[in-house]
Amino acid sequence: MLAIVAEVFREHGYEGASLSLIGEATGLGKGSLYHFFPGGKEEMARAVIAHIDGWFEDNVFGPLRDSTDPLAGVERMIEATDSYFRSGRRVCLIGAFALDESRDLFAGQIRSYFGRWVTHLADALARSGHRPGEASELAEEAVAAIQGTLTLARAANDLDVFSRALRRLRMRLGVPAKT
Amino acid sequence: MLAIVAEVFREHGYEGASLSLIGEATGLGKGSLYHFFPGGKEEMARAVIAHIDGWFEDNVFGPLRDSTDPLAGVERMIEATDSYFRSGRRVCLIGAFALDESRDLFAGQIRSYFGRWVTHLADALARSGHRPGEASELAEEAVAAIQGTLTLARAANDLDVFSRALRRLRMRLGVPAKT
DNA sequence: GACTCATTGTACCGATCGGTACAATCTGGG
DNA sequence: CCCAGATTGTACCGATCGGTACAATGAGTC
Repeated sequence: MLAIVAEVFREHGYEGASLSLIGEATGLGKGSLYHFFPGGKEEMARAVIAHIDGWFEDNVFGPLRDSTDPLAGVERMIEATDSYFRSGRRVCLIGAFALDESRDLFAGQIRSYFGRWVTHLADALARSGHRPGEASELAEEAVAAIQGTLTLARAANDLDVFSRALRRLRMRLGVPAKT
Repeated sequence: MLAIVAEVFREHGYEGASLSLIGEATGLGKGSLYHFFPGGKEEMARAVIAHIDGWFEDNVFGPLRDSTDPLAGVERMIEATDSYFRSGRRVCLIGAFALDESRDLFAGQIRSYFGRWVTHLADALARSGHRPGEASELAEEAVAAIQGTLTLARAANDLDVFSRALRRLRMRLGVPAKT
């Protein structure tokens, strides 16, 4: 349900995702939509962001934080990223929201999401032996690389762009290449 | 004029940039807007993309292509990028268009813009001594880094994110650090 | 001054926007 | 079976959307 709404926002952006599109995609009328989300479109978007945030908490930030082998956590992050973004076919909704005016509405959630991604990754890299400052920079570079690659992959309509980027990412972060 | 319209699209996205917003920003009524752009909003966006593309052709792709010292061309690209994106305060309109549904309308222009950026940078890097395959990968990585950093900088609302990324970029591409 | 043609403001169009109201319907607990 | 509360479809709201029509005005040109 939230996943379907997320897909509509992902495809059309916050402004472009009209209630009729959302209703059509979910099979729900406005009555139901406003029953579950009395706050309307903004509340839907907020719930969708929270849902995505939860997924990343479980599948990305968690492993980064909890893996005893920090590099194994990084590898799990990369695999989760690859599967979530469908090797570049999918776009990062939160990244897209960060770019346009909807940023102002969701600034807190957006900042928190990217902030935690970078700090958890930096922590893992520091535990894997990088100097703290270097770990921070590497983490920031890695998250930016993923976001930028999503843009590039969409622009070029080329799936290889994304897999190449993940390969470079493993190299830069010191994760053994996948066999 | 085109610059003002560009700013509206940049701030609000393609869907969010209404004709009334554009009219307000430019001081032009619908009469004038449709006089100059009979094709309406789509033609405006197309013209804006072409305008930006021209700016990059002159200030980024050109130096990359024509500088006798390829690394000097790369340095000019980095400086032009920093000034164009106002150190991360501004967002890449073409990158934003690549993410949402407006991508379909402008797919050709978007692909061409990013394609030329990557290939011209790859050429310069190859001329500066990198092996061709490595140069391609580096170029792709660099353009993605810039795009992703714009997202991250917007999300964090932190200017330092962008300057750090440019510093790393100089290092990765072998350009002497700015003094 | 008269003619031309580019430019502009304004009124208007049907469609759709996000949101509200509310009656009808479903559904499980007593 | 009945009732309360959750759920739903539908009609409707004012506002705004992108776009059109057109008359008024502007600025040269001869």
